[in-house]
Amino acid sequence: MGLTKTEFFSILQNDIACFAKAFSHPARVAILQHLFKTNQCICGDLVLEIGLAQATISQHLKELKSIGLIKGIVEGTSVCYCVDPKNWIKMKHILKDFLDQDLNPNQCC
Amino acid sequence: MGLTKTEFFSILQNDIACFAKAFSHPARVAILQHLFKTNQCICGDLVLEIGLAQATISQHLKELKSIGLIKGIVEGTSVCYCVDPKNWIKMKHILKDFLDQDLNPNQCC
DNA sequence: TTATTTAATCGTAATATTACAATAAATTAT
DNA sequence: ATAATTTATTGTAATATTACGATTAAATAA
Repeated sequence: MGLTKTEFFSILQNDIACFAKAFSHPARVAILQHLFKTNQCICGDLVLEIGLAQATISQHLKELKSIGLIKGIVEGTSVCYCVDPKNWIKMKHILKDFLDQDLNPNQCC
Repeated sequence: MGLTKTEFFSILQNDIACFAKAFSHPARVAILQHLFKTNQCICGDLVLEIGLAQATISQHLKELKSIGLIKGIVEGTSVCYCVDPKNWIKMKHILKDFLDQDLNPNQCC
């Protein structure tokens, strides 16, 4: 018990849930917003900007990276992160289709 | 430790995360998709459709309801659920603004 | 070489989530 | 009144998430 039964659902349903999970925490929302605003930044910038511990920010970055929404390259002693445009656009289309589902006017309540 | 530091973030950042969390599980995605397709349904329909236990579906419905994305009224022995159009549209606008952030062409990697 | 800087990883504690059996509650049907 | 139907709730186990201190790793600077 306690683990999601992924096999009960379609690939699309799992993809939608997976992308939504990526920004279901305000720290990851803040990281993505900051990356959009500044185009790129290093982990330390986000630690100062957000105020969580370095280990915590690093952990959130790892999650965003593993889903593919951001990428990073080593530059000297630091790592430069930015949004992965290709995957961001892919996510955008999948989530927009989900959000744009038609609302039937005759509701039960 | 272990609990999200909500106070570190703006209302908008928390709202975005909160809405994303609502459909960050494939069962809740499936419930919402089914509601859009059929306009309305009862808990038992979703149990048959999705295959999770009744208590589990009821729990997911409760979450969606508490966020405001669905509403339900008692009809006899069953409860009829449907999407709350007002809140769905509110969520749609907030999430679309987030998804539509401009991608700067010169990336670091 | 020896600091210094920066980020990742490890270990761990607290909390949250997911799932389900069992039961309760509420309504309808007999 | 009793049974049947349907959903919510309770209790609980398994797993996941969030957060951070401490440490490690890797590159640069002195």
